[in-house]
Amino acid sequence: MADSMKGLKRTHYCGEVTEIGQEVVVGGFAERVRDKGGVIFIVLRDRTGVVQLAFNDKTDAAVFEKASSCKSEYVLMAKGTVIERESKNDKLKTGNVEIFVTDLRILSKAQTPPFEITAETKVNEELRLKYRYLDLRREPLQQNIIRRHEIARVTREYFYENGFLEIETPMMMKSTPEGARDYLIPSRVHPGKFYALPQSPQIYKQLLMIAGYDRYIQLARCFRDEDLRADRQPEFTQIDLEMSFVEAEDIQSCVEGFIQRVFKEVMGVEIPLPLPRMTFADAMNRYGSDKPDTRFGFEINDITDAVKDIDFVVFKSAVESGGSVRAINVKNGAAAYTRKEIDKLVDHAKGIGAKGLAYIRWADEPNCSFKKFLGEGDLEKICAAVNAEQGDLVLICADKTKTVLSTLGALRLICAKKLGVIDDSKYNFLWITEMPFFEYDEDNSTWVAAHHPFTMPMEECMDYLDSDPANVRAKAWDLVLNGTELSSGSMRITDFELQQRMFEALGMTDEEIQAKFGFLVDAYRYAAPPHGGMGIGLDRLAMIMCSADSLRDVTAFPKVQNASELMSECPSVVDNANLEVLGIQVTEQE
RNA sequence: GGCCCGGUAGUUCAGUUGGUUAGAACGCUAGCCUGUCACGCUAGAGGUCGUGAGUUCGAGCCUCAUCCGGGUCGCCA
Repeated sequence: MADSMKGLKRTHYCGEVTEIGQEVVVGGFAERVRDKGGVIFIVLRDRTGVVQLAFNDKTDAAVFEKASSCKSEYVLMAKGTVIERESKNDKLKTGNVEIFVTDLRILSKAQTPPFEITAETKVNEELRLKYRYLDLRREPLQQNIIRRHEIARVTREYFYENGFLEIETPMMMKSTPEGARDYLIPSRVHPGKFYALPQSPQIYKQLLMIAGYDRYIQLARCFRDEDLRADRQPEFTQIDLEMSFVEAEDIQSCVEGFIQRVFKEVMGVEIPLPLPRMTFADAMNRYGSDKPDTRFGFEINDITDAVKDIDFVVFKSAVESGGSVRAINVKNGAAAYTRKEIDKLVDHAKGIGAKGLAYIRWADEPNCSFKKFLGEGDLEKICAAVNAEQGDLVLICADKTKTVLSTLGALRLICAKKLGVIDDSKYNFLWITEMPFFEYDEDNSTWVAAHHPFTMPMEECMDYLDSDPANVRAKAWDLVLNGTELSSGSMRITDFELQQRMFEALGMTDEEIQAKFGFLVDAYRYAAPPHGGMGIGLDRLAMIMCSADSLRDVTAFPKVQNASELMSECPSVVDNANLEVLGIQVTEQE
C-alpha cells in the first residue's frame, strides 16, 4: 500500500530549490537511488529539473529505512530542509544544495522501466514510442514540449495584441475531393454519408472574413490522410490566420513581426527584418527547389552555352529536345570523394529521374567523366562557367530542365549534409513569391490548380489565364526556413466574375462547382472585403526551434510512418455492433 | 506502391570463412559500503538471434518469403 500525501503540500518544483535554510516540500520521480549503506542519495526529477535528497545518520530511522527501499521511477514526495552540499555538482542547476529529508512518502511504486529514463539515451525510437509516457519523462523531450508550449503562448499573445480574434472552426466538415486525401467520419444519422476532418480551416476562415470578423487566428488541428515523412504527420497544428482589408505585403509583414517576436522571446535570437524574398522562378533556377536552404552555396548554373559545341550525345540530345545542361559546383573539398561516393550520387540522381550524371573532379587536375568528347578549351569553359577550382567537384545534369533542376537541387542538399557545411546556428528565412497558379498534370495532360481554386492570380497575368497557363502566377507565397516549408499564404478571389473565370480555366462545370463549393460561391455573392491569410506550421516551427530532426521529437504522441500510434496501437478494429449502427458493411475481423 | 537502411539478453551493441556451451557494458536481483553525483565492491538471474520456410552433417551468419521500425520517391490543391 502506497503512502498518501496527506499533510504535505508541494512548495517548490525540484529545479527551483536553491535557497539554503528553507523548509521545502517537493514531489517527483526517483531518477537515481545511490545507497551508500550509511548514507543515501536520491535524485528527484520533475519537469523543471532535478534535486538531490539526502539521508544520513541524523535521519529518522523509519525515513531512512523507507529511502533505502526506493527504486528508479518511484513517485516520491519529500519534506525537508535545504542544506549546502558537502561537495558541489557544477553540472546541475541545484548542484550546490540538497534536501535533508525529514518526511518521505512513496506515493507510487514503479515496475522496472523497459529503458533507463535518462537525458541521454541511445534507445531505439520504436521502444520509446511504445512507452511514450516514459520517454516524455526524459529531459530533452520535456524541453521540446515546453518550448512548443512557449511558442504557442507567444503566438496567441502576439496575434491577440494585433487585434486578431481566436475563433474555433468545425472539426467535422464537408469532404472536399481536391487536395490531400481526407480522413472520413461516418454519420450514424445519415447512413452512407460522411463528414471529413479538416485538412485546414481554409474555407471556414474565408467565410469568417465574409462575415466581417476581419482578423482571425486559430491554432488549428489539421488532418491529411497521406504518407508520412520526418516533417509530415497525419495530424498537425497550423497557426491559421486570415486578414481583411489588406494586401499581400500587409499579411507578410504581420507574420514577419510574429517570427521576430517568437524567436526573440522563446530563444533570445534576433531575426532581422524584413525577411529576404525570392521569386519561385529564381528559387527553382538557383536552388532547384521551391524551398531552398540558403545556409550554404552550391547554386545551380546553366552551362548550356558553355557545352553547346561539345559533341557529347547526352548534352546534345537534352538541348535539342528543349532541355538544358546545368551544374552545381560542390566546393569544400568535394573532389576528395571516392569513386564509390560519386557512384552513389549518380544512383541518387537516377532515383530522382535523371538519366545520369556527368562530373568534373578537380583533385590535382580537372578530371572529367566525359573527357573523350571534349575539344580544345571545352573543359576550361565549363570550369569557368561554374567558377571551379582545385578541390571542387562539379556535378552536371542534362535533361528536361525540370528534371535537371530537381536532380541538382537534391544533390546540392545531399552533398552539403555529407560535407557538413550547413551552419546549424543559422535561421535563414526566405519568402518565396509569385508561385505558379497552375500545375501541369502529366498523367491526365491537363492544367490543374496549384493551390485551392480561390487563390487570386497576379493582376498582370489575367490576360493569359486561358492562353498561357504555364505563365500565370498567383498572389500566393511560401515562407521557408532552412529549407523547410514553414508556411504558405495567398490572397483570395473576392470578385464573383473573376471566380467564374478561374473555374472555367480549371475546366470545372457549374454542377461540379455547386456540388463542391456551392455554399462558398454563394457566400461571395453577398460581398466580401479583400482578404488573404496564411497557415504557419506550428510543428515544423517547433521542430526547427528545438533543433530536432523529426516532428516526432516535438509532438507528445506522434504517429509512425504507417500512420499508426505504437503506444495505443490505433487505428484498431471496432465492434461489429458499432459498424452496423453506422450502416457500414461488417467485414471479417481477427 | 518503388528504392535504401535496420531488427542478437530488459537496453545499447560485439559475434571471425557457416563449426563446441552466443559474449560485453549498462540495467535488474541479492549482499556489503557514512558523502555519492554515470557512486563503488562481490555474487547472481536473464537469449525461440523479429517470424516462417529453404540450403547444409551443421545457420545468429547463406537464400527466399514475411512482419516491424526508420529514411526517401510517388503522394501532400
